[in-house]
Amino acid sequence: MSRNGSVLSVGALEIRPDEHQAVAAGHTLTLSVRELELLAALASRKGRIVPRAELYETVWGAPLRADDRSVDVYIHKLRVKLGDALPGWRYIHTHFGFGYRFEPERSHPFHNAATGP
Amino acid sequence: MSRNGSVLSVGALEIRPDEHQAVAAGHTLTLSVRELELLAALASRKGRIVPRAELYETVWGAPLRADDRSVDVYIHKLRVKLGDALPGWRYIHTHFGFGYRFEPERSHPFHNAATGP
DNA sequence: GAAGCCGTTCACAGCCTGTTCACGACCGCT
DNA sequence: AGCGGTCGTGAACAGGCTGTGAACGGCTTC
Repeated sequence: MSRNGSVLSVGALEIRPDEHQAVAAGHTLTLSVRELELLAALASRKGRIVPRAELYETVWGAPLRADDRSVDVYIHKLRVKLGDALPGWRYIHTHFGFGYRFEPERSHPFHNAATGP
Repeated sequence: MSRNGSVLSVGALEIRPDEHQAVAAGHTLTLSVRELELLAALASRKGRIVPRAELYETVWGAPLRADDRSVDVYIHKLRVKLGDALPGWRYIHTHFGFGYRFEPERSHPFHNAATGP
């Protein structure tokens, strides 16, 4: 596993799960436990399409129940906070019927952002 | 069978059916379930002329009905997305009266593309 | 014990998808 | 060129998935 000092770096994001901290463009995000764990789960799978079940089992430590929307709700919370901290970038992409993919991408072509992915 | 880690590589395309993911020139495509399955069915038969019936039975899991145009419709959707992701290349070729063939080919000689097949 | 934060669950709106039509363009043949 | 059959393509539709704001109860902190 990642004994790489436990630092996940994706785009302008730097996540240190062990220190319960996530930094976006030099600014520390205010995340709850679940939010940070979900963010770490996504970031550690950067670029892959991750099924909800895998995310749920990683973060919640139990199999995903049929109609549990927790993942979706926390994805939304992360989107709001990430979009707030890094305007002009989209990090979480929905793959209909499967799950989500974590990868920095410009949200608008005409948007100019100082920091690259 | 392709127990090669379930990765289909055709031209600048890399398709991982198990992960429901297709990457074109490093960029993950946004494909629906049917689109990805059809793409995988085509890619796994690279260079062969594949009858509609075979494609339909592989993707839809049922025999093709006489006037069903689903395959054509999804071929079109794939063409749009592939042409968008890999301009200057044609991947899906029509063989009138038979079916389709999947193979990278320059769409226009004068078109310049950075990535080769 | 009041207020605040968190995680979970609901409810409803809105988007995406797969399917089917419709119509025009195209193909191969006479 | 004329014809009948194939294909390409845009659009309409119903149903299933997702996005999102809010309500609820449990805990922790003043």
